Amino acid sequence: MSSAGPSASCLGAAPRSAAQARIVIAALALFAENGVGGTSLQMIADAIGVTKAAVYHQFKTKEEIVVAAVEVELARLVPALDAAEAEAGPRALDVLLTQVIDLAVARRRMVSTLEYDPVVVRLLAEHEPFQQFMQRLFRVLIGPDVGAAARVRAAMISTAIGGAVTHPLVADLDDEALRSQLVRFTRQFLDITG
Amino acid sequence: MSSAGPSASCLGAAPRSAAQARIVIAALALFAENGVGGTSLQMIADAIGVTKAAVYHQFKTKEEIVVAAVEVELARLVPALDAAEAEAGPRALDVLLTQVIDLAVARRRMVSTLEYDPVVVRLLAEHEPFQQFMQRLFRVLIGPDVGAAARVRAAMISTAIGGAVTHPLVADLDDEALRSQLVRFTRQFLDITG
DNA sequence: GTCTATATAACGATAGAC
DNA sequence: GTCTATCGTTATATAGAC
Repeated sequence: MSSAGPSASCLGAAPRSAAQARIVIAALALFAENGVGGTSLQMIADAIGVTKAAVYHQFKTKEEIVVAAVEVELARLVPALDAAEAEAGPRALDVLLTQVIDLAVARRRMVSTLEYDPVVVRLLAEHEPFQQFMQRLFRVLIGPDVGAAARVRAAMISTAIGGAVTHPLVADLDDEALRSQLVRFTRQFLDITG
Repeated sequence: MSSAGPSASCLGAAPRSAAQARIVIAALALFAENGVGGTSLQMIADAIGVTKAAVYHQFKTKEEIVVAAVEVELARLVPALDAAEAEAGPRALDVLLTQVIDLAVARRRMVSTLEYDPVVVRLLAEHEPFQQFMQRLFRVLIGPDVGAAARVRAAMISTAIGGAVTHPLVADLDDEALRSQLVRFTRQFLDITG
């Protein structure tokens, strides 16, 4: 029956202990600034005011922290994806994109880590649950079409959103200004009349 | 008179010794795979079959290698930028974009390092010559407009190109297929009739 | 231009006390 | 859940011979 709930989100995103949550939050901020490879466990421990050993008590390895951090951020997309899949037809894409843009703008500093960091990219490609989640995402984005044009278009729009929110050119824009422009240009690019 | 030549490229891009060139080439490939923070001098030395000390003889610090690598890759854009600046009016943008796309496709594995690696991003923001070069680039891309819309659009199109060429969705496409789709969607997005 | 050898520091990770 | 202390490894960087 409701063993997986209505979303079947593919992501664990289990509610974690307070200590684990603090580590993940601190790690994400440091990953965004220094990259995953440039962030040490010492830096994470210092950021939350504990020792390395305390961090290792919560996560056995550094990779586990990276996985947890990516899970937490990707889980934010689950409601948007659920809503889009509930909405069949051309409206589904518009529902997904406006919510994805909202999230990307609100979390702009974390986006580049999730989308472009080589360590995370490798993780997304190797970790089964992440793969399935990304497939769900791109199925809504591309639709049934699997041609070169549809895939290039999907790659462009997903990286355009992710890249634009972190771009120095728009660093001074407030969230609402950035959001409205992104929605407008994204709809134009995808020929969505709204 | 011609002290800077016709391009005034802002970039040194000085022809380097063969030993330095080999280091930079190996470093770029490793940066693309592991990120700058995840690449050690030992890895670079191993890749070209010498010891760390030999690498340090060519570059005093790791940062110097990163600067040289970024310089070499950005210098590839100089001819395209020169050509675009020579071509006034709306044709300038089309000239720049088609050449930038050619380069991005040909160098796809290096693009994410240059555009998204946090170490490189910081370098681009702090290093004066890089700043000036990027300003030149975005002047052609944006034009005289400095409004929010123009800047969001420029950020989207530059990251859409850079992100699309490295995206897993299009990893199986050959250079020519990827190139032609990118040119088509980019023109459509920018309302260039060609 | 490359090597061996080394200094010094930081890395990921673990053991055991509290 | 956090600590001190430590292991083994790797990091950046240097000195000096060839």
